[in-house]
Amino acid sequence: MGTTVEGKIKTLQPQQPSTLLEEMKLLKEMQEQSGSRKSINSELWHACAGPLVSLPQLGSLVYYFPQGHSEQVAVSTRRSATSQIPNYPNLPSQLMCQVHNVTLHADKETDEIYAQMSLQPVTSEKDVFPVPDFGLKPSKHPSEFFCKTLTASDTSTHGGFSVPRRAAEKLFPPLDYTMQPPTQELVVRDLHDNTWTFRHIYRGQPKRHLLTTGWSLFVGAKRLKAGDSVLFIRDEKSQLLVGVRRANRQQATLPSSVLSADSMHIGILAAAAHAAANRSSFTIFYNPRACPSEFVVPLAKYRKAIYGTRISVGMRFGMMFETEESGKRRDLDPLRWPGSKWRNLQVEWDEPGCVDKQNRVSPWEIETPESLFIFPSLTSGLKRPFLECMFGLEGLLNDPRGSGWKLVYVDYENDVLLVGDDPWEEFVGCVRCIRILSPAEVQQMSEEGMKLLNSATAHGINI
Amino acid sequence: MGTTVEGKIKTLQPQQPSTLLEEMKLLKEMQEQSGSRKSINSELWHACAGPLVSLPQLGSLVYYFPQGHSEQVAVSTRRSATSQIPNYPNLPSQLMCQVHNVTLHADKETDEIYAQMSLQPVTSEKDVFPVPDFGLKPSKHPSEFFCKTLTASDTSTHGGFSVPRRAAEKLFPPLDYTMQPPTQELVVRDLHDNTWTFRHIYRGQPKRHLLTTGWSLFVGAKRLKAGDSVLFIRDEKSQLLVGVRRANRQQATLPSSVLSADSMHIGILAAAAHAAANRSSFTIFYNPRACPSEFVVPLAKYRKAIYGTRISVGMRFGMMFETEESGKRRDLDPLRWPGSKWRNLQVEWDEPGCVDKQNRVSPWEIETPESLFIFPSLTSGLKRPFLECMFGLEGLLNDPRGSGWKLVYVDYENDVLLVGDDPWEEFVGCVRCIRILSPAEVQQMSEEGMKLLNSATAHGINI
DNA sequence: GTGTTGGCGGACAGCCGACAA
DNA sequence: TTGTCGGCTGTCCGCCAACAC
Repeated sequence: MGTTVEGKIKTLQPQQPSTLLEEMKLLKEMQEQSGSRKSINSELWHACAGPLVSLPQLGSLVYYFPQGHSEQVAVSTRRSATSQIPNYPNLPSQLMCQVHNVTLHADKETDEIYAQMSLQPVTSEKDVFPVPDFGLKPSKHPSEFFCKTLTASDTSTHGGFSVPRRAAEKLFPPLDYTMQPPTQELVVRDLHDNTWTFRHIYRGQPKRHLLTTGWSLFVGAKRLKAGDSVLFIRDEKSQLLVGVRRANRQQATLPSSVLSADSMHIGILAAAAHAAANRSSFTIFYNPRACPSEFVVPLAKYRKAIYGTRISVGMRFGMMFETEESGKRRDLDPLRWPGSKWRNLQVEWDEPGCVDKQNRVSPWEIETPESLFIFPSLTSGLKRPFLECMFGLEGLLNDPRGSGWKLVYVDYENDVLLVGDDPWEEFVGCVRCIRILSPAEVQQMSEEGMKLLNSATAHGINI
Repeated sequence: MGTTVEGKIKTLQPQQPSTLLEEMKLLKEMQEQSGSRKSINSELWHACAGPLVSLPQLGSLVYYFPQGHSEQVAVSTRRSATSQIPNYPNLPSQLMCQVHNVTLHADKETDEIYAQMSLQPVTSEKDVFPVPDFGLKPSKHPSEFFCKTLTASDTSTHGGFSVPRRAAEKLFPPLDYTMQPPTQELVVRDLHDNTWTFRHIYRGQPKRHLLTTGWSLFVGAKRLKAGDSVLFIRDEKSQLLVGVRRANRQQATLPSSVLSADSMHIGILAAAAHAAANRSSFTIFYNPRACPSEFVVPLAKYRKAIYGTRISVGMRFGMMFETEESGKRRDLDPLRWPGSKWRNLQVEWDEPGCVDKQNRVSPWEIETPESLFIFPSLTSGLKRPFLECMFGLEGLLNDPRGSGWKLVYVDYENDVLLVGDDPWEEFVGCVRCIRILSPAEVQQMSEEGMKLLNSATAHGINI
């Protein structure tokens, strides 16, 4: 207690007056600590975020979309922007920025992950101030990973947690099977660097891996319910870490009582407009799991979508998303944002179960076969490149059973995309699907895409 | 489930497409419900807020202080406004508004009370649109009321709640003392209209009133700790209601991950500036228990303070506050707000324990003897007028023991101000104190105040 | 008059293999 | 291979009066 900042503040109080400078130093220190005492483990953060989430590199260029930022606020406050929002004529629908700071966070109460970014508006790429990367690696997803959706038995007070066999064998330290029964103590850390101790035992008839003592404490503290997921990873130091993914139905944060939704929407626009006009940076929060769409888009990704893909009425495409996404109709306000590319594509979904999804998407959210074949780096966040899946997919597309396209799933355990029927029941809870064109169309568009690529490079567009 | 809005939305989903109009109607209905399903009981809300909190009347005129609003955000985000905030040259430090809407709320998780107000900027009093009051009474504090700070025993899992004798006799239905032991079932409702059932028993040696079965559920659900307070009231329909006041140490809401603090501060200023320029209304939240100072000040109160009180360097005054207030130094930014009356008085506290309190206050926050004698309506929110206390105080001020002034306490149980040493140990936890001038000064300033009042009315100021 | 403690009975948290999908 | 169940046991929740201040 004596060495904490709170302690210092407390002991300072009787010495009145302290200099303003001292007080400010302490306040700053306290503020930094209150956000997150220790820096968040990046691998665990990304494991919780899921393989489809990636963050822009420090120093890289992005487009910031105020509309998308506003959507994020609309989702968490459950209040869309009203007509009471002033116009900011000098704020474009997309603002080119350099990323000056990215910090990872997790909510103390819910473990919900989010990122804070500082964005510096720039007029052109020449405007970019070189930022040393301090040897920072691109955000990568952990290879030693498993994720399980909790059953009623896992969360009941009646017992412990049933560990899938392959998960226990891949991640946990090997048990001494000469013991009767084989038992060990697992010590794992969460996003807040809290330690949790679980008794890991291999018993029962038939034998299975279980977490018993300590498990119910964890379930209670994290308020886990059946349907939520837990995930374990081993990080670079091969330390065991544990994370949580809430079921989608659980709305993230309730409407805050701090600021009216209108003021929040206004705050977003005014902050961006002011930063753009003054060449100063502004700060945003990005909640990947609450946010309907990424609103800070890497420049490269944007250009590939806009210049590298020919989009025409009636064409079919694929899009990655998690199941049970709670997309709602949102205000696009074409008068406020003339010519905006944010959700400028009106789309129609094939599957009847998809009626609650967005019926408008942005060009960089969709996947056409040409973009997949030509630009495999789009999916570089995944352990095995998307391209590899596409090769496998080609054969399946000729499957005489199908109508010419197939569903593609994300296997969270191995962090790869899978084609066809879901091979493991256990992963149904966290599946994403993509619609693909017919084989003939694939062939045709691949050729067209290649032409577009040549055309783009000929025009000096640096993809 | 079938009659809830969620149910309607769910059953609507398969019927694709529904008209946009229908969807919007349902969304609006859902939004209204998500805020608060039933309207909050006003008496209970005010009981939780405490006797010093009052809200402006519907249709009345107020001054809105953007600085104060910003302070509220600074407290709940633990981030003060930085220099990255744009200037709004057309936004004055105080904005005259008509109150168009006041709704009471309580946080679903913490029961923290707050109010939402819609403010319509006006240029002068003649600009005011008459608002029917729908027979709304001014916010009054309940007369049948008691409040107890929870002990370690009250919150432990080892037992129940020990009810102070007078409280049980005044509020609870009378027990049948022929029973052995006398027992009854109490059914009470909280701010969210949830019902709680407590077994009320009179037993033990010596006999005392206890709440047993059902109590621990309540403590667990509300996450009460020793030091927090519970309060019971009987409303107009003599229904028993229960409320909660958290100990001050528990910070209200953690910094939200939705919006950066900077954007919030900007949002406040931009929303008010836009409303003022466009003659449109804007919406704010007011958290009386988190907020360091009221930032929506009734016009009458403001004028009494500014025109009715002569303030001079070195004068002494009183001020009401709750103990253990966690005031911190805040950014006043005289450059941004030239001539602002928000916290324009630099003050010094007598008691050494007060070092952490504000060292700047606004004129309408302080109580001088003249304001108390001349404008007793200032304290009309209290059951017995402040004036009555002042008469009692006069005698005590001559108490030869003292240094010429006395502490004045708020007795939460009887909702009155008390003078001198705290008469009941039990209320020490929720005491507020006032410093008063010496008897000679009281006499002198009272005469001066009378002159000021005459002068003010002579100048046509309508107090 | 009420906060805390020790005593005690019963509810349920939590460990186990059986069994079935 | 693993989700759920019935059986069993130990812990601690929660009701009680005694006692202290």
